[in-house]
Amino acid sequence: MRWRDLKDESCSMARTLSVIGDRWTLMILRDCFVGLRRFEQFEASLGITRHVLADRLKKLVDEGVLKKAPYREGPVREEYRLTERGFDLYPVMLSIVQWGDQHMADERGAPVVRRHANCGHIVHGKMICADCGEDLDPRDMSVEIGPGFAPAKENQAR
Amino acid sequence: MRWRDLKDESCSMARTLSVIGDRWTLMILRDCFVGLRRFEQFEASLGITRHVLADRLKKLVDEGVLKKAPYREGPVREEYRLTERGFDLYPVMLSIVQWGDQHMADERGAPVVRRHANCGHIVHGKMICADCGEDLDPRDMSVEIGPGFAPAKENQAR
DNA sequence: CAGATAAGTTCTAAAAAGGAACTTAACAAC
DNA sequence: GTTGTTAAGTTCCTTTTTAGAACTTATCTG
Repeated sequence: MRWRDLKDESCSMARTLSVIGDRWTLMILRDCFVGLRRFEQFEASLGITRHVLADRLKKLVDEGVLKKAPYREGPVREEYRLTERGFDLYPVMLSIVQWGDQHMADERGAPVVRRHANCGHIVHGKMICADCGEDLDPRDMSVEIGPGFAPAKENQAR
Repeated sequence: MRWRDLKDESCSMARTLSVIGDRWTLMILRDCFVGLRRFEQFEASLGITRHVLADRLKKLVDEGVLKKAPYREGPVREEYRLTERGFDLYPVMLSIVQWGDQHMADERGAPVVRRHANCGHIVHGKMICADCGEDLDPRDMSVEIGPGFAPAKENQAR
């Protein structure tokens, strides 16, 4: 299967990865969440090639994750800002960062931490079931076909 | 910057992505969470080339996310199973899937759902602050240097 | 008018991925 | 005891993507 065909899979994982599952895309989004907005800021921060950066930014704009906004007249300069759809990726970011803090940090601890304005504590996000409030363990889940399931191809055709 | 250098960045996001930030790796892990374990199962499920699959499985084993276990004597057949480190990626999976359910599904809804054994409900995971219990909003976070921060290169050298 | 800036684009070489066939090692069936 | 099958890879060759560096375009600054 080609990568671009993932968008058409009957799987939200595959569909999401068709948007953000790229080597550099999540790194660009990390920078967006830290407040970077301009082409050259991303370039300097990531050491990505300009070519790939331009391509990924375009894709993120096409997918509605970022939006372009001119910040200067004259020689039009655009900046890239997260849309609501982009902000909704925060749990993805945070869970990735937390896995890294837990499993990839040295004995000194996390390289970067986030402080929560509400409680003043260093943030430890945790995933709970919105219904019962329990911590989620993959071993407690059973997978079922959902309402939007399409049985491989047939239903576009006829 | 080359992709493989991400492991050395002082950022948990970059470090984690050096393990799972590959086009196919998260798709392989999705299959692991659904219970697939063998080379040919992954191949059939993903339509990935055998070459890339072999490479990604090896990397995941090297990183301690999967472990190989022989399931037959004679012609040794190995299967790949999640380690604890692998199971810890569940929040990452779930948050990615939920973004897809929310933003990439058609009007009929999610293609696949998960039921929670504890409460019997369809699972809607949510990220809360482990300290104050509030929902996490990126706009309530401030980023700070953590204990494991390394100021770009110098501290390996001397 | 000579830079400097910002955001790209173009070009070539190197690396990675796709696709199909080949390998290995044991068992099973004829 | 040759033929076939299964599982997990490798090999080989082609097509796509990336890396890296230079070039372009359209202003603003001194």
